[in-house]
Amino acid sequence: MTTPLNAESAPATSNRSATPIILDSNGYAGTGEREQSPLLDGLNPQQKEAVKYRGQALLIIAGAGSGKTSVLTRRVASLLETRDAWPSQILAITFTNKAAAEMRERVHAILGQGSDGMWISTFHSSCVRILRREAEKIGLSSTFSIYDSADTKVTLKRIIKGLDADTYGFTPGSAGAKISKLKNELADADSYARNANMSDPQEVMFVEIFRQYSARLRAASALDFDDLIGETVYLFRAFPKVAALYRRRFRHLLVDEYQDTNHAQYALVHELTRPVTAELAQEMEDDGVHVRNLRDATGAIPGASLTVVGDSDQSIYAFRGADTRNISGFERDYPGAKVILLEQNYRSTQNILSAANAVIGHNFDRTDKKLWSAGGDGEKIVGFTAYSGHDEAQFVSDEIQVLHAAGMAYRDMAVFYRTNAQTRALEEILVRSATPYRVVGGTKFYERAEIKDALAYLIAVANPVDELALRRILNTPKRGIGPATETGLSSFADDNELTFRQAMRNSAALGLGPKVTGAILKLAELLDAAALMLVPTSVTDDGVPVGGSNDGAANVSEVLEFLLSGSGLLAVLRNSRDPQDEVRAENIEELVAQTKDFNKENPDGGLVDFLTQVSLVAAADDLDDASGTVSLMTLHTAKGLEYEAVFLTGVEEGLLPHQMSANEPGGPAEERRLFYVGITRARKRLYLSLAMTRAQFGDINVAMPSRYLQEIPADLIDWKQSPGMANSRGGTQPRALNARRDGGFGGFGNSLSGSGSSDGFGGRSRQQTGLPPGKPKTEWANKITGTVRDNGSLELTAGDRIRHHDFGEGRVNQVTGEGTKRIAHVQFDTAGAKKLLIKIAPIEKI
DNA sequence: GATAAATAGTTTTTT
DNA sequence: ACTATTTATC
Repeated sequence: MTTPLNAESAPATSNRSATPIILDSNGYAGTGEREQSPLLDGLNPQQKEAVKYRGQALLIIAGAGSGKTSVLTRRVASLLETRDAWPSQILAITFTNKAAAEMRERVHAILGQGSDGMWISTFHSSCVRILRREAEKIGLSSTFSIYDSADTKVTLKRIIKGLDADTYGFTPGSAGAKISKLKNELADADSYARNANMSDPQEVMFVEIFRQYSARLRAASALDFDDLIGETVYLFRAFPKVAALYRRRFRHLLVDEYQDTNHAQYALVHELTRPVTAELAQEMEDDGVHVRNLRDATGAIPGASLTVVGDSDQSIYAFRGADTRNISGFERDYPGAKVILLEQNYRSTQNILSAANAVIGHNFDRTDKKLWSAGGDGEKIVGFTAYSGHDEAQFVSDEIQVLHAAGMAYRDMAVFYRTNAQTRALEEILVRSATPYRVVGGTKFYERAEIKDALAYLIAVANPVDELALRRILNTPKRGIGPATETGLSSFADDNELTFRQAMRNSAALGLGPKVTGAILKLAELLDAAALMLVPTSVTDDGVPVGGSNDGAANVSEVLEFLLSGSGLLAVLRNSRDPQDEVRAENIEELVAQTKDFNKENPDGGLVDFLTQVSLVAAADDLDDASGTVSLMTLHTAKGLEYEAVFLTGVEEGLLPHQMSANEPGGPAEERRLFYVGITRARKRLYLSLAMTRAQFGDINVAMPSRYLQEIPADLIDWKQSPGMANSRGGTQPRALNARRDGGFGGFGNSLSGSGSSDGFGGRSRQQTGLPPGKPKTEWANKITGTVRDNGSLELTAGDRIRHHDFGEGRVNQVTGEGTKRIAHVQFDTAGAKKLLIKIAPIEKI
């Protein structure tokens, strides 16, 4: 979000009168001019059609790498160029703010001036923008707070505690997930209660939690992420006249990543593209809203034209309520819709695409789509089976160095993984090898406690009724206000129908000690003083700020600095002896710097705009293309991005597909799509790696190769270290069916526990690192014996002597662990003390 | 009310 | 393994 929310006039008052949207009977308004437009240069016939088509509804099925962003951008530019739309009549919805910024930039680059007034933003940003304008209509303050999942969790925790609902098995997480799911279906506590089985005490309890949660948010004038969509839909349904203003304004709606829309988003799109009835249009005209040239023969305003772009094979957000039926049912929802299929891929080599096609082909119930490339086969996919997560990280790090030495920039490489927890091992190794990297997403800046503290001060100023923010800062920094005082204030507020903030001002009535009372009053005064700084000096008689900006009012950074010095938050961290507080102080200073940047970029932006921007940043938003670092991210974050070289790590059962997806209906299929998304991010080089063992919850688990690896034709993968024939339980099932069997590929053990590394389980042999990619396979084949390494039920006890393939002879001091995780603590005669996983270590009893 | 020690829960993905 | 939260003690 780079444009301030309040930077433009409301649609109702827009004075654009000429409204060049009208189509001829074919949906084309004179194609001659468009045919020659440079906008179509370099596009294939399908892409051209997607840019040129004019009609009510257009579905673009865009396979991965099929130039979808370019088509969407050019389509927007084309709408403007052919005068089918004014900029202000276009609403383009993207998945991330970064994608929105990119699109805005590209449209601007094509057209120069004239793209102002377009709304290009995410679902959530657009909804916030609408809701801030119309807040009073649905009983909200226009400065409403936006609760993130952590805020939701804290709120639910208090509710569950108050209800003793944990005895029914409710946790903030479980209740929150259920509430979110319901809100995505546009349900509320009441509508849920009507259909719930109220003879089930657990259901009764859940309804009560849901009710209280909704009530608390309302009292705090706060909305959670799901509310942003749901409340906008509610606004449009409950206030047809409000809806009509937006339907009148947005004549062209474009939605990217349509396969990942949930029901609430689907409903929102539907509300925005409905026609305005003749009666309502007449009413608008009578009210002085300019609608005449939009009205058709019956006097109604036809629904806006809708373009959606998506690919059901890349739907990976079902857990968040995404429903691919939105895309598969598009032609039913919008009769007469045009469907365009983009199958030519401009991103990846044919080898990568063939692998992707093979994998996704295993999903049934999909319309077959085959990506193809004119760019040649390219290099083979590289496979690698590591001994441990660390070993895998070492492989990734080594290969990154090889690629870099061969001339590839760090910024063109990315490492993907299924879970954020996998970053730890990768980071450790990358730091050690001095590889510049950056973790995209993960623990985000704005989620750090000290940043949330500082932001809570700002929120408390912007939205004084937000109890959550106030309670967060009540004793931060420490001012001697403990939990007893906090709950005392809270119930004092409830009993006297005051807001928490009012209770603070009246805290003298609580009969607390003079010290505590003084501290509370001082904080309340500080917040009041900060609020005064924001009151604009130049206002009209009826209190409306002149010029739509806070002329004369303090800007965000001034308010923040005032609050920081007034509260002592920064000073306390600076003077602390805890070394971590130094980092925290730096983070807060970084936040101050960000507010200054914000002031510069958004001269008209106010405190609320800043807080909104902060609330809605997505993981991929902080990706800096010019950073010159390797990017690390989850497969989910990777969607929509592309890199020269991609390392897809942790391709193991239990991780990809993830354990937790096994019970979910459609889980394995969604995990397969996730794998597919990861594969199709790669332009030239793709590395698939897995680890035989992986540390989790502090102990080591044996992992099997992912079932999805078997779905890739064997001749597409060049296994540098094959999963081979090693068995995990001494059986005869191959670990991966597509493993190369020629050339003597074999088990893990012998080849993997070469040099002994700091993890104590033996490290990977180094012989394959540092070699240029694409060396003949025989290099490895010769070094790996065909023996299968599996010690099965080898029994060892303290005192046994063993012989290790690399470390020589040693004595077992101790055996710990159970089953496949049994670990021998061995004192080697020459190699020192090692811990070995008995099952797979290259050892024998002597 | 603040510190230290013990314990529980965490890791699926995110706007 | 790590962190966050709760509990014991001063």
